[in-house]
Amino acid sequence: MVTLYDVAREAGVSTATVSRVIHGQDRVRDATRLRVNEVIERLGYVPDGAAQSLSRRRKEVIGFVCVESRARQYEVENMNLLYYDEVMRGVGAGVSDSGWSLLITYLNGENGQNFARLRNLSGKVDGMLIGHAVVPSSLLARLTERVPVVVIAGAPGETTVDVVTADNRSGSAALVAHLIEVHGRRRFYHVDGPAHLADLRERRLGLERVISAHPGCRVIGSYVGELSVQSGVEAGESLLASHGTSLPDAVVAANDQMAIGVLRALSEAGVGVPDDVALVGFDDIYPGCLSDPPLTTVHQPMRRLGERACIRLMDRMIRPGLRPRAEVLPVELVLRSSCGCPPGTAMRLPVKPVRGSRFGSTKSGAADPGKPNGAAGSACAAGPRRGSRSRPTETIES
Amino acid sequence: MVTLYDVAREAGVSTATVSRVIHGQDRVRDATRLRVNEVIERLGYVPDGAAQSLSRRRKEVIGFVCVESRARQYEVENMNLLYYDEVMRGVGAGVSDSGWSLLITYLNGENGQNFARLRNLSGKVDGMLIGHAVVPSSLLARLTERVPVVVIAGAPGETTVDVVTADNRSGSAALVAHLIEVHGRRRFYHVDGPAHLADLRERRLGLERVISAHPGCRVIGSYVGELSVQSGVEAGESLLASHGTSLPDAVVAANDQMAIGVLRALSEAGVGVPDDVALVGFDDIYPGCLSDPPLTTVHQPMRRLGERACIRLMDRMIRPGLRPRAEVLPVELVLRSSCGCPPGTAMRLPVKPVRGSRFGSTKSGAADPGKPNGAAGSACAAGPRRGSRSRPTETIES
DNA sequence: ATGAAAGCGCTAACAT
DNA sequence: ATGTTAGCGCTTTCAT
Repeated sequence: MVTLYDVAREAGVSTATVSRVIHGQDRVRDATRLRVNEVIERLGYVPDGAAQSLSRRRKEVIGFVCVESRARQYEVENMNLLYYDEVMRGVGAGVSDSGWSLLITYLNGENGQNFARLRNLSGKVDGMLIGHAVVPSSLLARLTERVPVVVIAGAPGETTVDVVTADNRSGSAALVAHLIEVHGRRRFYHVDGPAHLADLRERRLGLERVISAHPGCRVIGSYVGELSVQSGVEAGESLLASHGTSLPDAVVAANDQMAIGVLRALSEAGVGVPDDVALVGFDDIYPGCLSDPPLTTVHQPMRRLGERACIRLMDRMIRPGLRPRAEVLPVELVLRSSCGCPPGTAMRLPVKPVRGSRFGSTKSGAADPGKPNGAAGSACAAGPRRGSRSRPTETIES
Repeated sequence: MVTLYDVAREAGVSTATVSRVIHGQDRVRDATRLRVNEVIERLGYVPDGAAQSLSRRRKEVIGFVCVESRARQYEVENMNLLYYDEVMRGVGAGVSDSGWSLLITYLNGENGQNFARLRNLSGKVDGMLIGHAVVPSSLLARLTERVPVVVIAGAPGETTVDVVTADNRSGSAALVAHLIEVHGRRRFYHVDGPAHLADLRERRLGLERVISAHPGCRVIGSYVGELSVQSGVEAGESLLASHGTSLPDAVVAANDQMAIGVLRALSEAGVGVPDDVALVGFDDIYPGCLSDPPLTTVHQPMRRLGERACIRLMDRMIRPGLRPRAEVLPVELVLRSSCGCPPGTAMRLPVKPVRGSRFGSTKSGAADPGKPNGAAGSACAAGPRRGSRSRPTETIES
């Protein structure tokens, strides 16, 4: 292996000088610089990362922890795992802009060795990015003692750790407001997921707030599923069983998989979507744009989530003193036709944050929670009304 | 930061002893071990990765190089980028089994700094995994001088570097044999891609071999596209223009995107698939299973590709003497209905390697290239004939 | 503008 | 069974 010493000797200078040349520092005579560079090139010298890290007391590596999935590729159920890949791309972009590296660790769900692995990881990185719920918060706390940690897609209320997440609450609110204000829906059925999940809690809150702000609107029933297509089917069946005689006019599902399941159950029973019942999901998984009717849903900026998380982590590494903040990124309303918009509709509308959906964030656009997204609400039916400034929309599917 | 010295001092032993305890080595009295472990726990000591790497002269990190994609998520055109994520999962699994880590680098296509970045990366890892065509082979060669490199999905003929790739040739052969033997197709139209891509070369070869082994079958025309849906549409239009009066009875596309494009063009023109013209793709991207008719294609074992590449790399790092080999992994024929199989067909059949498709691999099943996949060929129509041992098939889409 | 030298935290001979 | 110590390859003061 060619070392700095080899280069120094060969070029007839000291290691300090070689180091200076490598890092493009000043105080090196041009002639010297040239000579050193020539030797570096000739010898094919590449600095040893470990030695650099040790000497600088900084590894310039950040760790990214994901959940391992042995699931079959493209299983609808696991579509949202794909989001991790997207988040990772964002992180990758953020990281490499600064010349740092990204160290990946896949954790397998149940494993008791996970903490040992994370602990160990903490000795190899300067900071870590962890997906929400990937690591129990008890372990999180212990990790935080060692290295800065930023949680991605966690609960915005978290106080002990930095969080970068999407505005689930406003997304959900926008969806419901759209159903009410544009499509005149009043009687809602809520297909919810496990109670403890932070993002679902936000979505639930968004739904409830908008409903209660609209007199005459109400939730006539709900079902707690497990986020799978199958459990969506069951939700649909349960809905038909208990409300078959007086159907709701809209179903709001906690995620796209369940919405797809509901759609199946309703179609099976001959209930028309959106004519009899409007239906919306959440997440914007790929199959949603291919269902019949295509699914109206909310899209989270996964890539930006990764980028921001990365920037936040860097920031924290520079200033460890900062107290933990949550950063809530805006989502997009994805209008297709399951909500009642005309067939062929395909637009994305930025969702403005409703009050209370952002924590610690500065310029929150704080709209009235009752009418969370006037622009988005109106855009579909017949173009923007009242000259509202809905931004130009774009088509999604290619 | 808590160091080994802190632990040693606190426990009243030498650093060597602490190191022994950490690595679970023998020759430590139980009492000592206990005491040291207690101190480690109490102080929250975690070994510094950089120092370990430097001292051991081994980083226990392998680098994975992918292409950066700024493309919109879920753009059909970029669906195969998703495969990288899948390969990466495989690599992740392989790597963590051995306690090593995975360092990711995203490269952006055109960038001239890429070599500098890779070179630099080589100072941080013990070996690298690179996707085929991600790095020009001139650079590859220079990289190989520094660290062991394994190329994923490259050309099996490569001589200077290890390659782990999928059996494109046999996959293509199986596809064509299926069209001929099961569906009686004779007149083929070939929608090819750029000539220089190694995997496409293999696919072309598979096609040609099977055709020429079947008297009466021939390629009546071809089109060289660029692997995009759009270029598939153009291929379809070109096909209609030049062969509109006497259509081929099968179209073989170099990838799924182009097959989807062809499907669009043909549908547009009122040509029925598969009744008028059978159509097959390659890659098994997700939208293929949702097209109408669903697309018959070939699936590559991306995850295993990653796992094997990883194992191969480890192997090479242990024994640098080995001369480069190619490892060709078997693919699966994915039968849906665009080939002429009945609507609702959804099965995957292992593809046995045809002669010449494997290089340096040991037990190649070397079937007659003329009838590359008897079992697969017959399975669709009415189940296996002649008691052939086609393995049990499974349904794909959930 | 350049050099000398003291670490960075750990491992692994080698010694006891 | 345990301790001593010489590196690993680089960065970075502090001299010159």
